[in-house]
Amino acid sequence: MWKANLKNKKLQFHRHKRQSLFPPSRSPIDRMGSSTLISRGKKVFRNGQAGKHIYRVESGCIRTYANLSDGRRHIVAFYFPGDYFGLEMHKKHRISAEATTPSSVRVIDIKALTSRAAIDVAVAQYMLHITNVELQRAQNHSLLLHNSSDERVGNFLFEMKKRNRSKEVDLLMTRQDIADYLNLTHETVSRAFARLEKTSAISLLTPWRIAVHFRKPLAA
Amino acid sequence: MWKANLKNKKLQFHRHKRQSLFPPSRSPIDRMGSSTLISRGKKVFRNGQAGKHIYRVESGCIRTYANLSDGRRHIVAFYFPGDYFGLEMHKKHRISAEATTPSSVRVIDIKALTSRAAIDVAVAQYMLHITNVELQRAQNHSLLLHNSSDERVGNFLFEMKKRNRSKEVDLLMTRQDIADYLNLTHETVSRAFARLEKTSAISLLTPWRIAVHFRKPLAA
DNA sequence: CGCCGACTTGAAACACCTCAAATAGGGTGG
DNA sequence: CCACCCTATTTGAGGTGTTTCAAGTCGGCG
Repeated sequence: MWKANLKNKKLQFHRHKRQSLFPPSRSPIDRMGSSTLISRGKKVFRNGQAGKHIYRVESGCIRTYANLSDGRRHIVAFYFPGDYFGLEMHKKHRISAEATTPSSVRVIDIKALTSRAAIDVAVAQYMLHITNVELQRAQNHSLLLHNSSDERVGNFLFEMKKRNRSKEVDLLMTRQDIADYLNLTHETVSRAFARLEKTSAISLLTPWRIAVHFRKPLAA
Repeated sequence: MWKANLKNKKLQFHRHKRQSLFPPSRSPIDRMGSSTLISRGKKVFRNGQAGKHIYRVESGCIRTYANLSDGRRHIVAFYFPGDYFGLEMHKKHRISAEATTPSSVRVIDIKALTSRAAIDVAVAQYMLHITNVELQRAQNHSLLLHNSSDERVGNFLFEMKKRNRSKEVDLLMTRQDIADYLNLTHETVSRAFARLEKTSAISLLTPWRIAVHFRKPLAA
């Protein structure tokens, strides 16, 4: 049935050329730094290089993650256009950042930022604001991990939907990425998609284009 | 064997009268607000009352938690003397805070704090700092949830040990509290204690006084 | 002294993982 | 443009860790 959809040119799309359509919103530090293009799978920063910059997504999708000693990978967060990331790097957190899809990222020097914050209250308040947003995101992530596999996947998709303001979601990451974010295996994620579709909670237009039908977080 | 210890008056203690011994460290907002006593199980704040204050533990232990619709409880964090909490309340997070043991808490008005931050850079920086600390805490919590039950419990105890700077830890919370924090059942937590003791990773001097023998986080 | 809450331990059930195999599309080189 | 390979996804069968249900112990407190 997916093949059938592909024959319809309007539904066809290229897996790794998708980009989010939503323009980043204004901020007091909107124009600081300079932007770079990152191709799929390439690193924005790595373990060691801590705390010299913060980053802002202009287009695409960035994942931050930690590699565990047993080979597993823990995805800390996904970032989309307008989101700031790299805030937690001040400490030695062994976190790296990569593009899940071709992306554009603005790199902002921390030193320049803090010196501006020292003289401009609006900048200081804005830094506090984006850190608070990140805190909310982290707490939501913990909450997500307390549910069943179906609820984790469903609520993850719901979150994606909210960020898109659209009923349909273009997933910019793989099942494995989602699995590493939700602490599941990619097989379990795939099965959760199947079960959610069976109960009409979602529709898989293609494996990466999902219609999310529910309007409230699942259960919990 | 626990009974034997109880006969030794020096080891005896009362479950709900313990307090952490470590004095809070200095901060630019050390003396703001006024302090209140909270007895065991009593609320510091509730769901609805959002964003008017932040709080600082002076003694005891505070848990913040969310009640899920299916009756489960998710503990977001434990706070000890010197820790600030309630930072995430600006948004509508359905979180409450209770004392796990008799505690003393300093209540600070957010309005007063932000107006001081607007004129005093040190205060603004300090607010950013404590929010960042909270962000680290939240990310560590997510990381914790990606491990096996033994690793979750072991690393939880390790964290308690680090905060105490002492090899022995007085747990100020119940097994159920720990379970709700680690997304396990209290039975699983209890069994994890038993397994960790069997492998000599810890010793249960009493059910609430634990000697933690390892010096690095477990596995992962 | 006896109840109640917290902890522990056992046995069976279940959710998710592991291992395995099949399908399909995207990208590459001829 | 086609053949091929590689990656991503899906689905199945069996194994494992955690949960669930149940019972029993211990200490604190009225």
